[in-house]
Amino acid sequence: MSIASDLIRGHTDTIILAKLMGGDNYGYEINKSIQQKTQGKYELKEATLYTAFRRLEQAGCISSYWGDEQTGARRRYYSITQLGRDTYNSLIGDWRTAKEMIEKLIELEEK
Amino acid sequence: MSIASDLIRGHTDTIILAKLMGGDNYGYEINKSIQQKTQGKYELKEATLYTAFRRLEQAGCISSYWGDEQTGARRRYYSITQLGRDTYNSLIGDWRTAKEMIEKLIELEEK
DNA sequence: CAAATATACCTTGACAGGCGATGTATTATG
DNA sequence: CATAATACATCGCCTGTCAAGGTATATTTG
Repeated sequence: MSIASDLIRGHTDTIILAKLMGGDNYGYEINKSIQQKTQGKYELKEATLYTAFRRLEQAGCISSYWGDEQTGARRRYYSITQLGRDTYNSLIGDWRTAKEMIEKLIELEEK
Repeated sequence: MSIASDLIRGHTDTIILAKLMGGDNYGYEINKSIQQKTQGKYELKEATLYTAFRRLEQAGCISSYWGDEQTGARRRYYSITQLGRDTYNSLIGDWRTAKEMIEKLIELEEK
């Protein structure tokens, strides 16, 4: 893998919520769009993705329903809830804080 | 805890290596300086810190020696190796890549 | 038309890193 | 002299990631 997934760890939920802020969507599509956006440098592994869906649904951040496709494989669509939106905003704040902190901590300091 | 530790996960090694790039140092001091730099918003827990030292030493990124304090508690000093320096540079690169990717993935996109 | 590929979902079990809890020993301080 | 600070260390739990495996349908291709 090109980039250590530990660096992304903890952002999975935020990534999913961000995607759902733009409208209902289903797992396979979400994953594909992530790969596209990062030019294949990163992808959520399926197991990770579906684990995250369970986690987020249990937490009340998203809800799900089956699509009524007439053709092709069935799709489970996810919808972000109000709690999900609030959580997203909060996670974005966390990211900004963490980013600054990390930057401060890993850059070389001139004495 | 103020910030989810998963956001920091994967940066522990980089933070330690960064600190040691500035010269030999010992665990307690390193931890204190992290707390100071982040105004207490973040601290490496001791267990995390010492686990990381073991990991980094095993990987050949750092080496250690006991200080010869005449007074006070004994200190185990850590020194960064050439491999450690290379690793640090590589990790910094990873961070920049990851940062961009995360930014791209968690921001709201306007359609 | 059979085989391969793409779409789409899901679960299990192993693994690794973070960390709470707990322990040791020494020195400084009120 | 008790408490806090300095300084190190380990054990076992928890959580998130993911390789591996599975299901089912639709489309493409040789």
